[in-house]
Amino acid sequence: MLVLSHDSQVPLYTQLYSQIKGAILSGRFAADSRLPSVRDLARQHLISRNTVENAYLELYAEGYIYSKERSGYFVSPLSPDDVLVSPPARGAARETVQETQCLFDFHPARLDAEAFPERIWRKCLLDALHRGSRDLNHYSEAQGEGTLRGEIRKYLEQSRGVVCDIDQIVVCGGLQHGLDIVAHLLKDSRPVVAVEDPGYHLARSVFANHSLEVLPLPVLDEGLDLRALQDSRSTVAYVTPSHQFPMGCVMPIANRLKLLRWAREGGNFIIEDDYDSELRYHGRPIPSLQGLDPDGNIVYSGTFSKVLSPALRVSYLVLPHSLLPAYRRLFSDYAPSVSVLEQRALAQFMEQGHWERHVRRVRTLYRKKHDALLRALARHCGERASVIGQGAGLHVVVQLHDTAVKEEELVAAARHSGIKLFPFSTTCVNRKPEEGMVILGFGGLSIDRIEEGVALLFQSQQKRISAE
Amino acid sequence: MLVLSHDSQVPLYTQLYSQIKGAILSGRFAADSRLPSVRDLARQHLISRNTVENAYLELYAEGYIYSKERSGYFVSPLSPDDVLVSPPARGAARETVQETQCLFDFHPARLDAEAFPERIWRKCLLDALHRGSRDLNHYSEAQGEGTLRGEIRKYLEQSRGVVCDIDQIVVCGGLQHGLDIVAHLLKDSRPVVAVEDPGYHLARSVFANHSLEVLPLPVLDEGLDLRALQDSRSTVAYVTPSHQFPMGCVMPIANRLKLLRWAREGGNFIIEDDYDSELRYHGRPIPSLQGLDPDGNIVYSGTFSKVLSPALRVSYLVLPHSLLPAYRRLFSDYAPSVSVLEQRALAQFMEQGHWERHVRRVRTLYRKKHDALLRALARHCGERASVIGQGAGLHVVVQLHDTAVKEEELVAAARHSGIKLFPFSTTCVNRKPEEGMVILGFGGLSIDRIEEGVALLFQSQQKRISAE
DNA sequence: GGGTATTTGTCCGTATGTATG
DNA sequence: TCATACATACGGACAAATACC
Repeated sequence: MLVLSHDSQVPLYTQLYSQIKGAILSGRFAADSRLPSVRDLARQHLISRNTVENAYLELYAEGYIYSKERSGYFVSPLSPDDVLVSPPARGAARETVQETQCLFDFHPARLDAEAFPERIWRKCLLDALHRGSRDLNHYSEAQGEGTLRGEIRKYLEQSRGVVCDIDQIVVCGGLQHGLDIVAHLLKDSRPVVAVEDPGYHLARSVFANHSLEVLPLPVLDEGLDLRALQDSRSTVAYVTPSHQFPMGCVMPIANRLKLLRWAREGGNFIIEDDYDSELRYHGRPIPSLQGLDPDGNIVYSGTFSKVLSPALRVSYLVLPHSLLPAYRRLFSDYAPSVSVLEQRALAQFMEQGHWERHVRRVRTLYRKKHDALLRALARHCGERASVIGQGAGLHVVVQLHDTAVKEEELVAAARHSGIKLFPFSTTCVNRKPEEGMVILGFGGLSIDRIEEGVALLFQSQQKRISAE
Repeated sequence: MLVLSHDSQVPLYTQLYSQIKGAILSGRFAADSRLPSVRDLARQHLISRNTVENAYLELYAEGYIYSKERSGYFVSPLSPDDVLVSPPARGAARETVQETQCLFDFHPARLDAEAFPERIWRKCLLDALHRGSRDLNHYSEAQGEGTLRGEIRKYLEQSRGVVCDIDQIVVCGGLQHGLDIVAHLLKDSRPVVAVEDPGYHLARSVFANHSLEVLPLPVLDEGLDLRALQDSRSTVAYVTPSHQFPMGCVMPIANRLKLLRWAREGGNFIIEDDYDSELRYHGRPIPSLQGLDPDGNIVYSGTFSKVLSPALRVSYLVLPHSLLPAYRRLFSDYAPSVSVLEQRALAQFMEQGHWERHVRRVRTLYRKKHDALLRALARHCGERASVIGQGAGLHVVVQLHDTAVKEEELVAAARHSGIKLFPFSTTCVNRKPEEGMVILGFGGLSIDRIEEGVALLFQSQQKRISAE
């Protein structure tokens, strides 16, 4: 019945335990039936009684058996229907993922591999670890470390014209996490969320995941179509006014004021996603919408992902005062979701001026790439396409004049030559995807690779076209 | 009676030895009276039997005690004249640190300030930073770094009996974030979520925040009342089977199987919150519910917050296969919310065996505190209260026999003496809060502080009572 | 039916190996 | 290397329950 191996690594009493457990679960030991007495089992297997007893005690602790003093151990009644048939032993993990290697990745969210300020970050991390390791034992401030929020507030005020105090700032683990929170705050009013079309697909997902009604509205040359917004039933507008994704336009001040008025008069909310405002390559950065109406119903969202590293998972919200009560009610006893260590490192990084310096450095770096991309585009398809949305961010949109090109084929062909394209249609909902729209992200490629990649892309496309 | 200091330089067995010797010499232990058995003393102080035995052997060697084989140790009869009157000099004087702000925080979520393995963690962090800084530029795997998930899988399989592959594991930023995800996955079915009452209030908040219908069900001696569950309309059950919060009971196997059956037959879901399974102070850790039915509808949730540091914000879910499609649909293009750097550091921490070692170390540490708390309780209110849910975790529940005590007053009075109590009623919903229930968390206090705090707490309470 | 021998859970002390620092 | 502590194994002593005469 029971088989014990004395040579096994697993202790005798554990072997006994698991075999008896198995017998009980599989029903071979009926409910309330007596188990062999401690002595019997010990004799039978030529082991100590205490060894058996240890096994029994373990089973007892987990409720498999019960004991009647001086009478015996008995199987706990497990209703037979409860008992599972097969206690399966699944094998080890499936080995996964062989990514086809792609040489030119034009995904708009790729960043420069060298740009991360490794040395300085290490120093900040170590300082944070050293200074604060005594403090790592309690759960910290729910909205994020005070020092970090202070630094964020200073930065936002100076560089983005955002007006707020630190109580309005919530540190969170990425844009999507921030939008999750916002969706929660707003959902009670059963909002209708107007989103840009084309627009940031991941933001749409968040709202949709929260079962909010999402209403895609067209994007004009000047950003979200405000006429359409006013005519709609929307109560919330998610916008990227400083640098529309993906089209790259800036919402002019007239539209901004109109948008603010829409919010104010209708009691509506604006979610301002300022995802890459640091990256403007000429002129001053566009001041934020929030700064125009600091007391309005505006949720401002920013991130460290683009400039510092997406691997850090730190972003932040600035909530309007009107949402603070709801925030406190819902989230006051949520723990923060960003590592305190990294929050402190980041606070120090900013406090010591590394952030400002790094922003400048990165801006120069990407401007060069941006320029290289434009040069390459001019050279390799200057006639056949026009560029939309240059001058900021980490990508541009290329509008091919030959509108007969199917996106799927384009992407597939590019893939074939080792080029990864992010399909424009991903950003669209209702708007029927214009044929010949191509998003080219340049953050992750070196200047040389940008040149090569563009050449390859339009060379192959040329071939494809001329083959027809 | 006997007091052991675990922080002391002097070995445990030596402390035992000298205290027993003192008791014998001073006549507090009568001649020929039996000493506590090796097992009893070991259990009582939660130390190994061998440690006690070493002390006894020393006493035996010096003739203070004799042993009757298989019967016990007994005090040697010493002629009274031989006994010295003055006990020997006490060791180094206790430093009487007069802390101005003497706050005793008995919150159950506090952890030891010194427990964080700073040096090793720094090394892992730096390695991760160094090796991976080239990789920090793109957004990483949505469910978490593969290496980390691999290590988690291995650990769960070995230590918790959880059966899964790494595709089922989702790394997230804390229990609440994990439950957020689960709530999303389940919400389409408009679930009714049964929760334990009393139970973990923060979990309830998450479900409520997602507008799920929350149904508090009573907790019996063996955990969630399954009869009530079956009679309810619930379609999801959130449970803490390995160590119910806050009552500390373990769900016996019969109930586990019944619960599994409830899920299987009704197509219902179980959320198994295994928040502190690492911290069991005697016997083996209770195997997980998930391992009993790996193909069932069980979401398993675990965390690194308790054992490593809550400041890290890393936890994980194991999703059942049935939820994977929904997860992919909703979250496949969410970025992960935990810093890639820390994920990698953690993966290395586990890979190199630091995690296992650290778990052991921490378990010992908290066991000592747990033991100290029980001793202090026995000394200061042994008659007036009984302890519930000891033997695991970071808190116990004290049931005061004087049930006329109002919780508010108790908490206020404690607060007045510099003691922070976490109100039991916080964990309750419908269940009318039993008067006289007190949750005492011992994680964040040193052994000395535990002793002082308990003394202070019950001293002040005594005064309060006698004043009436 | 009442005494008795046996069985049984439960307690006891003990020996050895091993992990840790 | 060595001290310390724990895990895993061991067999004996005892009293209550049980079976048997």
